[in-house]
Amino acid sequence: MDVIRKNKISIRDIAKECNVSVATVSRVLNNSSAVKEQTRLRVQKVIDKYNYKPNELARGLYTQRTKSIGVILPEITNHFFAKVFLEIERAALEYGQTVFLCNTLSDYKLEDFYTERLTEKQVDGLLLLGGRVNQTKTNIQYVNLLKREVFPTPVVIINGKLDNYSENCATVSSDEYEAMYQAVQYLTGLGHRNIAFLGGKKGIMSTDIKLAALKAAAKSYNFVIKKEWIKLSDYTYQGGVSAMNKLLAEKDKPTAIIAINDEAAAGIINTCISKGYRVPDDFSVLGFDDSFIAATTLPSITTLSHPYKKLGSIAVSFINDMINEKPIGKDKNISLRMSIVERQSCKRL
Amino acid sequence: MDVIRKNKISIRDIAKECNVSVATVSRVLNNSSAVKEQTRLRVQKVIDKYNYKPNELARGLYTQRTKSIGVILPEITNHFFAKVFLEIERAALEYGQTVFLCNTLSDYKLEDFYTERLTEKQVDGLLLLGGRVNQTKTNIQYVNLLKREVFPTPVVIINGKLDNYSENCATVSSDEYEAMYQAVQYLTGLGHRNIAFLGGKKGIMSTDIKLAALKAAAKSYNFVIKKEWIKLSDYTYQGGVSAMNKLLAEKDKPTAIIAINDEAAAGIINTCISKGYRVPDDFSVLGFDDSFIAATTLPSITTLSHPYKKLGSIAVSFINDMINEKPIGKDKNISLRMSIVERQSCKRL
DNA sequence: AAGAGTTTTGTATCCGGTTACACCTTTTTT
DNA sequence: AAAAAAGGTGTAACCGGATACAAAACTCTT
Repeated sequence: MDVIRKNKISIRDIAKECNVSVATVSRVLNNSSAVKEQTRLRVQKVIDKYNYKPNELARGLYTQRTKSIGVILPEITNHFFAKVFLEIERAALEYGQTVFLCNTLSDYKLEDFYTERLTEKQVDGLLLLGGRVNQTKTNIQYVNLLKREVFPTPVVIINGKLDNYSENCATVSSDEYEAMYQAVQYLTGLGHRNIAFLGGKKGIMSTDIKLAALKAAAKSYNFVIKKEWIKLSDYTYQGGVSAMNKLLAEKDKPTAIIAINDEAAAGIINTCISKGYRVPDDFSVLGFDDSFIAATTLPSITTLSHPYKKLGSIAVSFINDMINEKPIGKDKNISLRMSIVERQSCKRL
Repeated sequence: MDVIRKNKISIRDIAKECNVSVATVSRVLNNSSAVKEQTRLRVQKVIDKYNYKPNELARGLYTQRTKSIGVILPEITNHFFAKVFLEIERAALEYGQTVFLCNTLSDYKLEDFYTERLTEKQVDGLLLLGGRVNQTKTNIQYVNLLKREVFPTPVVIINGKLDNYSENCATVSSDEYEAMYQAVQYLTGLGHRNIAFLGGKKGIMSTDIKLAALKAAAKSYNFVIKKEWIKLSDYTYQGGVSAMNKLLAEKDKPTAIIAINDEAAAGIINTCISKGYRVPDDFSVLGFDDSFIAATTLPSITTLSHPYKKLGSIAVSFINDMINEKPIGKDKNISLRMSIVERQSCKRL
């Protein structure tokens, strides 16, 4: 079967109509070197007449720059990822880059697949968030593009880290460890010393970090986290519900609850209310992430917010430094402070 | 400044190492025509050895297919758009397509800008949702790519429509008019005849359609919608709050409330509860969209769900029909039925 | 073993841009 | 006014694939 060529108008057509060479048209398009004003105008006129836009494929083929970057994340329906993505796109726009979005649904095969796909599409860089890079102990296979010694595609990881080959990629993270300290400081400041931790999942980075930080903070503030007050489940609303139900089954009860994230916190709050407890009167509940849901529960959730804007803009600027082979140096692993957003779910004891 | 070429390994390198022509390597890559098994294996071996992946830019330049499609929408942080996007991507994957995501933040300039950008990037098709196409009366400028008589980029609009140039694009929509009929039938079935409508904004398609449908349905079911029970605001949680506050200021009160969407419904419910009313005992509240929030409020929201999966898969299949120049015929404007999801926010009178 | 038919492979061109380098003008310098 | 410098433009090669067409290498007849 013959390929049907949709010969759109090309630079050669423009050149012919202007009686100039393609080089001149190209110069006008890119403002790359001096063109006599008179010629410039003549060419521009024809460009406008046909509303001619250069083919970015052809351009990219020669320049080795596509001005496209790829973002790989688990699920864009998750509000956290959506917020980060929005900031990434906003930042990319400033660098003239457009972004591919790939959802892996936490399927490792899809992670690998998309990594390859985007590389074939010659993206200038790759941003990874969540997924395998959030697994504390997994040896990451899909980042074998980082192993390539020659001209690897620049990779930046947001809120995750790589144990192997990390020298080939930069990371930008929210400092969840420190954030947990803030959380504990805030709650102890309100008089709480009996604190539970609900939700999350062992082996996932943000859970492991938060738990470790919580234990360390407890030691600093001189109280203990009872084992039976730690109920892991997952990162969902339902996870919050089930963890809270387990907690309520204990005879000893805390006065404050730290949830792995806002979705779980919402589940926790609603479970309390359904069972006749009041929030924050009977339990103070603290969330993480500052998701959309945090502002829409009753009571609304006091939470630790990610520095979304910075997360996106720094990641994109890192990518561009790497693209332009500027050394990022030792600052290539940045940790950003999270900040508390006070709402209604926590109360002085 | 000299351009630095990152000469990655190319098809010519592979060909040389195998002592065959580039044509043969290309044939192996694409399984396009018979290659002697022995040769095939030899070539494949070298391909694997270098983990060689063909450059999609070069391929696309010749084939005039990028296997990329673009999605333009207002804001991915909006759960409705995120859900649709996820389905689009899933469907695109089956066609071997990867997708660019562009957020316009409802800025018309950005809509135009991205439309142009994506066209320059030679996307095989464009999917539009929300934004200007959701404005009932605006004359759409940015779809002037549809005006091109020769080889226009295929465009499919999801939940929107175009007044001009619509013959050049297909549409896939949720039938919100019929959905409102379902809503009214459901509420009247529960004995409600005093129904309010809160949220939304005049001039936006889904508001205008729903209002018109509500009035028509009221007529069919023989009741009237009081003017003072229609409080427009917007599509947000806060919009629900403010509309509900206005409604509560009226001395005459309805028994059921239809919200423009679930976010507004959440605001409405929380406002009721904050003011000492009970939902669904004092007010039944019905939402639209089946957003994430609908399952996480207390009470959870009974709502009309979009056919997300179909919305995405049909849109993508339309795009591909257009790409392959298959005539879509008169079915190119499809309207899909929404379905009610019963939760806890509505109750028999 | 020559000729016909089939299978496999190679050559050269194309896709649509960018740019090094050469060449031709024009302006400036002396 | 000639030489040097600067300015403007064109030619041709290149980026890395796909494929039409030609040619070579087989296989099968008779």
